[in-house]
Parts: sequence; structure tokens; C-alpha cells
Amino acid sequence: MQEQVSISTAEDNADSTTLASRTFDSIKADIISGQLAQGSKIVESDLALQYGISRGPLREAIHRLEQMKLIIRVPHAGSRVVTLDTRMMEDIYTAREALEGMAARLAARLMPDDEIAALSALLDQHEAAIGETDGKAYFQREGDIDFHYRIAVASGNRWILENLNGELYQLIRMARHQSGQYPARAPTALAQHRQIAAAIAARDEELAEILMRRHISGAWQIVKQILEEQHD
Amino acid sequence: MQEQVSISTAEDNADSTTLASRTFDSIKADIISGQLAQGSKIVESDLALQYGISRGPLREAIHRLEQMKLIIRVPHAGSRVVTLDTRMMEDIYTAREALEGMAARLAARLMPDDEIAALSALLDQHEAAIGETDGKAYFQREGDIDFHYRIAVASGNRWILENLNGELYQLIRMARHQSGQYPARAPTALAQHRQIAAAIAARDEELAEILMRRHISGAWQIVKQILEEQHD
DNA sequence: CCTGCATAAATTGTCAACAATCTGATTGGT
DNA sequence: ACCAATCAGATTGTTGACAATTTATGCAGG
Repeated sequence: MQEQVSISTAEDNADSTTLASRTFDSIKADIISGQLAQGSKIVESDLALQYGISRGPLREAIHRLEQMKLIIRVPHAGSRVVTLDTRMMEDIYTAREALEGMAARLAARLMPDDEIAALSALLDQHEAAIGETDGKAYFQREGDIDFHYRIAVASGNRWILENLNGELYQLIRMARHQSGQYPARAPTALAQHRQIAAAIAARDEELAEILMRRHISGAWQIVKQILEEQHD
Repeated sequence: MQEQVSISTAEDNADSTTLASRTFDSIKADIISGQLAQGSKIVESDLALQYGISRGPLREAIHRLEQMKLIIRVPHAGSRVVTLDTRMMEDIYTAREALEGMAARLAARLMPDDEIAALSALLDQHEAAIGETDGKAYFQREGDIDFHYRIAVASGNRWILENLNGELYQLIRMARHQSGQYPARAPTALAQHRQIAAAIAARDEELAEILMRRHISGAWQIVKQILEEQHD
């Protein structure tokens, strides 16, 4: 078999150098895609067998997933896949608002002109994609996260980038994949992305931060509503 | 009466339930205090011997320290204690500014009245301490971080709290312990803390965030200056 | 004297067995 | 019938040996 899902997170350590690392990627993908259900118990021996490795590297993978908050572990008792409740998602979106707001500010200060042009081109692509698929593909294909990712990179702040890309985005992806697809607010999102890009191009740090925060805050309101409806 | 420092980290896994966890705490302390020098190589077998445990739990401890960015690890090659350069510290302070700014905003919205009173009392304590020791003790004793910690708690946002307390503060502590003690800007810091506390008491979210950001940004300017002087 | 390759030493990655701890059910008492 | 203590089963924590990989060493050739 071995064909695994491998949805990929932008950086593909598909055949990474170490067993633990590959297993980590596999389990991560399985959690995000929902093949490992939320709240389900993780039994080391079972998973080790399932992935065809020994418990050593598997434990390492689990520990990394714990730090990433995809798994919750209690000493001597075992670990479970995290359960995404409304409270946790709110914390995540709030943290994201603070971090990405700052990232947008820094991007407005530091992003090279050619990258700004590329960012604009990316949005053109998105617009075309929205036209073709009636907007559905925008979030499913994660073009949304793609935009945010570029700004995080442009911020030049490694800490912010690593935390957004390595943790927060993963959890948001997980929520998207599982709580059904999100509504077609693609045109709205695109328009806001354009505003943000414009502020960055104008080197207006203050505005870039404000717009980004408003954008994320608005996204949370939508997500929150969906979560609450589903919880009935 | 328990008065010891112990201010921080809240959870004392002094005699934690698992070997790996205790070792993790030990190594962390050794790195922060400088007993394990920056950039020094970490050899698993050596450390295992030194701490009197086998390589298994030690590896787990190292992995956790890696996630905390106190150690840098490259597959098959080994790990070294992180080297705090100016660039990294700037990233950390910038991220902290974003996160704590948000935390202050949330605290202004959510902090219970009695906790606000306690916060004010804490600042009185600090003022007394400054009077006694001429300000030196303020940063050495980490009363500073204590104040910030309380606000992070009051934010009610677990993600922000865990990242500040579990990662950013640790790195800042490390920088303090090693690059010599910081200057006596204690009175300034205290005054700013009072302003922030007042904004929270007044439930002025906007002001609380702005003041906190200015406070941290100012702190960075001082630290940056010291780092650059030392680097000559 | 320097460069490059082959070999050896050191170090990390992986494995399977053993010990410690927790969970759940069973049994006995009230 | 209900609660508590005890015991068995399952699961995690720990260990030491083995395999794979990298880094250092030394030798031959230019």
C-alpha cells in the first residue's frame, strides 16, 4: 500500500530522511483529513503495527503532534486526537488575528516589489478560479491559506511564520476538512485580499494591519456561526 | 510561606511523573542559566550518562526542547544549544508585541474585578521591591515577567498563554541570564505597567493594547542596544 | 604541500524486550 | 442494590543492543 493520502502542507518531506519524520507526516495528514477521528484514542502498539514501524519512532511522531496540538497526551494514560470545540477555535482565530495583523504590518514594510507583483498575480489566478468553479474551489483548494502564507513569509519573522504555518494553519485546515466545506464567501474574501495587497503595495503599515485583522475577525464570525449551527 | 521565587511557569513538575519530563526540566534550566553554553553540541550518550538515564527518555526531552527552540537539531547530525542572535531576539520581541497586545485587549474585556485589584497590589509590591534594592531586583527576580504572565492568564486565551509562557518567556529569560543583567529601567517599566493596569481597570481595550505594545516595543529598543554594544 | 578518496570512529536512528502504571471489571461486604 | 477494595488485563515508560548515517582520519597521488 503506502499510497497514503499525503495532502501535503506546501513543504513535502515525502521521503524525508528519518522514519519518525515520515510517520509524523502521515499521521498528521490522517488527522487533518479525518481518517483518524477527533477524540479517538491513539494506541501506540496499534499504530506502530499499522504503519509498519516500531514504537520508538512512532512515539517521537506522537510527541511532535502533541506539541502541534493535534494530539492530547496525558502521562501514563495515553493520547487522543484533539477535539476541536468552539472555544479552542476562537482562541486560534484570535491568536491568528494578532499574529497575521503584525505580519501584514511587517510585509508592508519589507516585502520586495517583485513579490508584491507576484502576490497580485496570485489574486488574479484566484479570481479566475472563482469564476470557473463558482467559488467553491477557493477554500477547498486552500488558495486562501496560500495568500496568507505568502504574507507570513514576507514578514521576515521566522517565529511568526513557523507558528502560523506549523500549527495554526494545520488546525484550521483540520476544521475545514471535517466540519464540511465552508460557504461560498469567496468573492468577499477575495475583495478583502485585494484591499490588503493594495495597502502593502502602498507601504501603509497601519492600514495593512487593520485590514488583515478585520479580515480574520470576519472569517471567525462566519466559522463560529457554522460551528454553532452544527452543534445542534 | 512559600515565598521563594517560583513566580513563574505556574506548573511545577519538579518531581513530575515521568523521567523524560524531569530531565526536560533539568536541561531547560541548565540551558537558561547558561551551564550549557550557547552553540555547544549535545551528545545524547554523554548527557544520558550525565543525567543517569538511558537515551530513550533523553531523546524525548531533547525533542521537546527543540520544539521550544532552545535546541536546534539536524537529522543524523546531532543537536546544539540555540545561539541567540539579534535577529532571533527581534523576531521574538515582535511576536510578543503582537500576542501580548492582544492579551491586554482581552484582559481589559474579561479580567474579573478582584484579579484587577490583585494586579494592582502586585505592582505595589514591585514598587516596594524597587525602593529596597534600588531597582536591580526587579528584572533579576523576574517580577517583570510575573506581571505579564498574569495578563496572559487573564486573556483567557490558552494558545496565547501557552506560547508566551512555554516558549517566548523562556527565551527572554535565557537572554537575560546570559547577556548580563539589564539596566535599571525598573521605574520606567513600573510606570508603564501601572498605565496598562489602569487601562484594564477602565475596560479600555484599545488603550490597553496600545500601551502594552508600546511597552514591549520600548523594551526591545533597550535590549537591542545592549546586544549591539556587547557584540563589539 | 595540497587535494581527493577510502576507511574507521563516533553518533544518531531503530528495534524488541522488560518494568511501571493505569483502567476496568469482579467480588465481597453493608 | 450499591459502594469499595482488589485483582487482571492492557498500555505506556524505560532500557540496552543493533543498524544506518555522518564526520573525522589517514593515505595515495598530483
